[in-house]
Amino acid sequence: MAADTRDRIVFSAMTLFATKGFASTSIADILAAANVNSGSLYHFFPGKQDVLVAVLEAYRDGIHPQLLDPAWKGVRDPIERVFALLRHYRRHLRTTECTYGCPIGSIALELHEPDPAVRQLLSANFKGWIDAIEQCLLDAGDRLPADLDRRALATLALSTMEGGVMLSRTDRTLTGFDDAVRMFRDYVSRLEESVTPPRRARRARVARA
Amino acid sequence: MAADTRDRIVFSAMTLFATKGFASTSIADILAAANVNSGSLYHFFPGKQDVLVAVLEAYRDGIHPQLLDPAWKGVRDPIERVFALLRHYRRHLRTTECTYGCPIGSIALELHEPDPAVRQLLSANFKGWIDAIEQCLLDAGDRLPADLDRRALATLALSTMEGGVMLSRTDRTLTGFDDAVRMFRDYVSRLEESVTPPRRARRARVARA
DNA sequence: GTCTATAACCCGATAGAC
DNA sequence: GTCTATCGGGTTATAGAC
Repeated sequence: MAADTRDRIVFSAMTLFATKGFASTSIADILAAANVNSGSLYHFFPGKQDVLVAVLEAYRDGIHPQLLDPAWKGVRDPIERVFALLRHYRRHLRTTECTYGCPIGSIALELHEPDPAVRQLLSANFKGWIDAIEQCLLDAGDRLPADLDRRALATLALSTMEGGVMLSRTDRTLTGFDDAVRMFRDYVSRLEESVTPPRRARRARVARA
Repeated sequence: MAADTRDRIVFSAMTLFATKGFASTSIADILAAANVNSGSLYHFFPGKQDVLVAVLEAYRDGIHPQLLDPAWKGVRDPIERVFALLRHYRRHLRTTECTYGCPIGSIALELHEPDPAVRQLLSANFKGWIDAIEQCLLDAGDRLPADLDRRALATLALSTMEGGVMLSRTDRTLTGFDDAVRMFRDYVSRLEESVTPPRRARRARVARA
């Protein structure tokens, strides 16, 4: 089956790149994991680089179904969604004993001179993430200051996650991630409080509005 | 000269690892850059991995003379030092057209299963950075809330930088870095204001104290 | 300590039958 | 589209003279 084989290659490569990195994953690794022969892979892809392109396209196209929908399941409040997404990464770190973090970030820092297609796709992946969080912050409406740069705050959210993942992966402890996220949450709380000085049950009331 | 040769190897490797990454730098690259022969390198180092260890030790030992002292030249105010360090990374990005960021972060995310010595040194490098910023925040004394977790805030500073570098390197634009840092600065400003409501010339007076 | 030469291996990619 | 076999080149590391 043609489509199936291609998908198996992309999926196997996605997993391997996330686990071992791009350079450290050999074509032979991908072939073994996908149970495919060399000829088939090179039938679908001109080379290894193009497999990476397909993987990054899969991440980009899968951001809603694969990442956001699961992370936001049962979470409606837009600001809570921001932290639900961060919690999703935390869960990922925890279940892998702090070895896997964000695959896009890892590839972004691993490749120092990516070809244009790869770089653009990495960029598109980050953009999709920031767009989604920016939308949450826009949906938060007047719970946040009117003059707040919501895209910049979404960018800080991504930085918090990526930096936290970097630290936690290095230390094999959740401390770095948790510290960064806790401070980010404190910042967002202060932004909320700057609009509406804290009163009991305020959040619930606004959320219902 | 023995020491000289070893130093040349370490310095060349440091530059190459930062520029091309660890995996993409071959021993031959290091030999050419350091103007050294294979036999000399293997006289000093058992293997490539050990060169990386030496490079990471050099970064760790050089954090004050090589990184902080230059970044903090002429900056005394402890809180301004935090942002002076971030500005230092911005300058680095700008002068390399957003291609070089933090070498430690790049290596940390490139290596997925680093041997213990390497991982510990990466950890030590991050720790040195966070320690330095934490000390700034401690030196800020009562300009920041008494119950503020200053180490966690220093961790968020590192995350801001690393995440910002990741975005800027990917987009080849300073926007991501600037957005993240601007929001982080806003957070710190709000922390200061929460202690001392803003009055004109307040910062200058406190800085002089 | 430094030099040259090269071993031993693995990699990405290709060839060509089916 | 899939299979097997293999090429050509680059990699880390070693051997051994000086």
